[in-house]
Amino acid sequence: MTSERNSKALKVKRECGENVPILSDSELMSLSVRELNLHLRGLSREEVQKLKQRRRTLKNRGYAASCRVKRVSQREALEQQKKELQREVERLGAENDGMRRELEGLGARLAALQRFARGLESGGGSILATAPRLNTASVITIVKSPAQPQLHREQGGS
Amino acid sequence: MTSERNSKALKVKRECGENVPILSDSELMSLSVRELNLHLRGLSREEVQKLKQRRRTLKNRGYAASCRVKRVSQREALEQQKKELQREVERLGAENDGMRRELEGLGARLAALQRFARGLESGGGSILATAPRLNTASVITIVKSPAQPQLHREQGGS
DNA sequence: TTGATGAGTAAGCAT
DNA sequence: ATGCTTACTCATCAA
Repeated sequence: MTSERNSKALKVKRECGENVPILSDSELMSLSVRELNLHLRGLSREEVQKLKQRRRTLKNRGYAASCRVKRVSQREALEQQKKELQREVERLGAENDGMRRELEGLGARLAALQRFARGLESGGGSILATAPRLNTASVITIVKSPAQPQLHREQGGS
Repeated sequence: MTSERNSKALKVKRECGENVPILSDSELMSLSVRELNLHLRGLSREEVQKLKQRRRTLKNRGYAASCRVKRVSQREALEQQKKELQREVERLGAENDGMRRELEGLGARLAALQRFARGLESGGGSILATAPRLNTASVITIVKSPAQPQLHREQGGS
């Protein structure tokens, strides 16, 4: 039926019974129009039309192929980008967890400082009388904490 | 050429010159084999083969269509997932920046405490004599800082 | 005219 | 036999 002039990239080759095409598929496909015309000398109108149509078909075959290749590479590019984003999410998540832990640690340290501050406040004792209860490497410091108005005390004039 | 039995979804309809197909395309396509056989009674081998081939072709048409639909929806799914991951990256990045700023703030507070601690250490003065130099809402606290061995001082027994 | 793409067809693979 | 996928062809649109 449709297989009179097929060459489906499988069962190739022309019948070649009457007319010798002179031009192979790849030749016909890659020739410029000018070059093609040189090969068209002394051919009937019909022959010329047939040859031009074959040329168009061959080119279409190539267009279809590159269309498929493009489709595949676009899909692969998308998948690649997705993988990279997943890695990025993972990296940021880990960094996030690390910082969250750091914040917890610092928060605990500051909380301890504030407990001590409240102790000082109520007891009013010397710092050396209270500090020794902490076991090691204690740092006694002072911090500006404008976010804690409940701790206001007239201990600093300013 | 190829257009003897085409129906390319554009120029539809059968020639219907000699044989009435009895079965429409959609009928032929959706019938089960058993049901199909009932309609095949009293047809020549050739007629049967032609009918079966038409059935196969119609089904192939449907398969090709669903293949394309699937391809498109998979691409859209990928793009959707990519967008979600991009949003996630943005969210995590913002959260990250926020925490980084929090860490800087807490770090500054602790650094101030440590400067004060060093002042206490060298001056040895009462805390009330030193603290007033900070302007507002000051919190006097103590913190265990095992990571700062250079501040060791025998102020805490234990 | 050239290139790209949607849809239909047949071939081939897998179930 | 059925369903899916690929390669090819054609129609059609855009540049």
